[in-house]
Amino acid sequence: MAEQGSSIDYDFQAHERPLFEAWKEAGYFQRTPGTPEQKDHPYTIVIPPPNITGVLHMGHALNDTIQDACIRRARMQGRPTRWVLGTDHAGIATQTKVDKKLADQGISRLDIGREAFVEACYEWYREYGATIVNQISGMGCSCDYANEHFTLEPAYVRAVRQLFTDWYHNDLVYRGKRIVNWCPHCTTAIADDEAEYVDEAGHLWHLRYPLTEPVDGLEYLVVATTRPETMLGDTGVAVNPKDERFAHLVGKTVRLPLVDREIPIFADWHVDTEFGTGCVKVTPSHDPNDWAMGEAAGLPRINIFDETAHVVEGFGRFSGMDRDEAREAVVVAFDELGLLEKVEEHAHSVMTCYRCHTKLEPWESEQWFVRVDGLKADAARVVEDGSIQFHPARWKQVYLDWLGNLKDWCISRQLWWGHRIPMYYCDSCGWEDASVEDVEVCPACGGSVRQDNDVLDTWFSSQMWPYATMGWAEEGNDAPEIRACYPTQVLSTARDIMGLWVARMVMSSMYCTGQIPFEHVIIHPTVMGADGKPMSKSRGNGVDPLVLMENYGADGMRFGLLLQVTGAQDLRFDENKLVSSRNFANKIRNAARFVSMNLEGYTPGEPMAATPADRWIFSRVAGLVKAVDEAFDAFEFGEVTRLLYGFFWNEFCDWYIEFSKARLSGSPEDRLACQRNLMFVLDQSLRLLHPIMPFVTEEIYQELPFERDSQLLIGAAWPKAEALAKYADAQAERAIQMVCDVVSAIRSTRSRYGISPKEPLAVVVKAGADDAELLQAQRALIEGMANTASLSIAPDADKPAQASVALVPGLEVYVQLTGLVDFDAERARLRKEQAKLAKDAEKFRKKLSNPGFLAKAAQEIVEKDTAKLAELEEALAKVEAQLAELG
RNA sequence: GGUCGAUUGGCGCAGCGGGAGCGCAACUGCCUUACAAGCAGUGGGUCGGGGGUUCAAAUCCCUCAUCGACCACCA
Repeated sequence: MAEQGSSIDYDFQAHERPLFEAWKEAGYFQRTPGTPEQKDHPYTIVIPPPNITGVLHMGHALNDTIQDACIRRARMQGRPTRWVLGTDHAGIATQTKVDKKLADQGISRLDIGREAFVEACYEWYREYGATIVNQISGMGCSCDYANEHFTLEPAYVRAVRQLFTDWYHNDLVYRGKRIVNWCPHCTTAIADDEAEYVDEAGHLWHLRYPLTEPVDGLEYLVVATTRPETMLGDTGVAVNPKDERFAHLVGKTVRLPLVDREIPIFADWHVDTEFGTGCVKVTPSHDPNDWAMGEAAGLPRINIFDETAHVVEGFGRFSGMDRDEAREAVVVAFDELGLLEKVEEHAHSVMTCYRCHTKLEPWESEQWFVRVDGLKADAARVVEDGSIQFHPARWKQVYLDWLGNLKDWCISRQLWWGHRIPMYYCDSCGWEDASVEDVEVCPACGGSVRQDNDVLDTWFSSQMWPYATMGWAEEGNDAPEIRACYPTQVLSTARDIMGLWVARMVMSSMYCTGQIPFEHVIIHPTVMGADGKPMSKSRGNGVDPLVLMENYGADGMRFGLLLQVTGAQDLRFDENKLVSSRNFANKIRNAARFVSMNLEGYTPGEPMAATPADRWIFSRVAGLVKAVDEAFDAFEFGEVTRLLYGFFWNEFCDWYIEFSKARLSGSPEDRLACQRNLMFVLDQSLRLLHPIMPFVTEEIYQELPFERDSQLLIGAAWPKAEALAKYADAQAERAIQMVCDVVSAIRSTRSRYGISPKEPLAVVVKAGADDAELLQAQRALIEGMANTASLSIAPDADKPAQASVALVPGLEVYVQLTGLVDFDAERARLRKEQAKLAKDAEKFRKKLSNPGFLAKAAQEIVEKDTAKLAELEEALAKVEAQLAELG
């Protein structure tokens, strides 16, 4: 290989970029044709479209690695694959960014008007929309870059209008006056599940509300509130119907201070008798609970705030104040009137805008809603019956619970950037309708019409992502790609948008296509900082994937991330794993270099199981492929990476390559067999590793003379477990296991006595007849790996004088150490071993003398444990004999 | 308040009914020409506490504790 693999300043990008271009040129990113046998099993993934405001973060890095691993394996399995790429216009997020950008130039969106602002947003999209896509390509993701989508592209807009119009005509969307979460900064409604709760150390103010007529000498009621300013809009006071303290007051009225309004005292079950004073001031226009109580009690609604949360006209000196000023003024006024009973500290949580973190105001306004009752049954059914499967499976319940609690969805946003609601109104005759096409004149009276000013919640368009990117807008369910490749196979995402996005995709897909949108939902762990807390700028525990790729290569980052994927909900980011992974990539590079340096005289051909070592490694490969397939099919990515790492490093490199060194300078026939076998195992390994480490594996594939079924590894066939099953060989595994054990025992002895590996040692191995025969055949391996001066293996071997003894299962290894043995150290070591063996043997003896165990345990377990005990007792006897000999 | 997770060697995590594993860190010795981003070797845990089921529990059940996520409520 050309590169010096050990270079500390390895330039990953320089190696990765050309490979990416080669894949792209070769057309692997578009839907691949698939092999004949797999042609009917297309494999499609739609990428969760990143926001155009974003740069690649750790969540994307992990998520996109998972998807690429899936799609690359499927591609290698010969399935027609496509990974649909695109970005999301991200309504409120982008509008906020563009607002800020304009503000920095001293421009207000209100000055330039809607059209110019939307144009500024598109400009933003053109400028920033590409950056994250570039970053995804830098990770090596094999998305369909030639068919990139955008949630505001013309066809997508049409799809969204189609769905809104259908739902409107089927009474699944409606307009209503409701209390919604309003962001006074963004001046828009926010969906319930977009709100973020933040804990706040607030106060509980106890206010006296004078009774209109004193009752039994009682002059006033005390209400407790965290939001005294809203008292301006109070239209009632509620008590619990079972609360005897106030039962006699129900039906009476209080005279609301400051605004001098007479309001009723009524009973409602919402009221908690334990909390505060048991009396609740009711402000239907500014609290969702109060709204519900007001509805039930028929209370009037008084809206005291404008859209920026300033007190509206009609409230005297309070008018024009913002909510914080109003709060202070109201409290002062109560105090001055002697109506402020007390103020308590009170921790509570407040809803904030997930974009700008301004406190949200429950505010009454006219909005559009989706009637979810008609949609959620199908969405629940397809998960209940297993048509859609979650991984890990426990997320199924989370999904179903979310659906179960679902309330009507507020979809209108008072923004400019987004899908404008396709509702048209005629002010002259009152006609109104939803329409896919623009409407210019009123079909009823011929007058002019206007379109609704609001845009749709971003999730309204995101929910259509799987099919709106496949031609649904143009041809509906007859679109060729939908007919051939829908539903998709895998959706991989983070748990926090399970309801927001995943459930809604299912609902809308069931409605629009009559099909599920995907078969498998992978909920990957959330990437937390090294401190276990969510990554954030303020906490300073964030990590930038772009920097990680520079330091560890895309392969190192990908492998290192997948190593950390388990069934847990979080993943505490451990950069050490990336170090290991980068080192692993280097190990692969070096192993390949070793093979390539020893290819002189190599001719291609089938692998040749010439020796037990060959049969052993083939048997291990067969087992590996099976295990990797199982882990992949279960989406257990941590397991996949661990299997590959362990096999390649600890079996292939540590043993097989070492075994092969002597053989490569042996007979020409065996040298050739060894070369072919090295190439075979390396080839299989590269294929298995490619979905996770696409770059190193492809690079090596290009540099070595593999017998290729595809010019590029990206298109090579995935190893087939069934075809490899013929290599399973228990006897070879046993033989090589013994070789490894004996070699390790000798090395251990060396190390213990500080004997250099260069010093040849005389070794005697005592083994049972069968094992002795197996080992005898492999003596060359032991001699080569352990540097023996002499090696004798026999069932009746005698222990040489002055030798150290090492026990390995079934064998005794004597290393002759004339003049070197420290008998005290040897005794100490043997005593320690004796104690351990005695303890273990005792455990098994106890187990095997338990009648219950013998009667009830599976026969094979009893047999296994019996053999184990015999082995332990034998070893113990040997150790004790050694000790006796040492005196 | 409800639901779901987590608790295993110094750190990060696997294992999830039959003798406690991995990576990193630590310690010892090696520049053995594939690899010092490496090689060889060593030490280190009664699997959060308590109870139960079972012949057998890190693994299943109950309970407590601590940490965390989500949902609901917070006048």
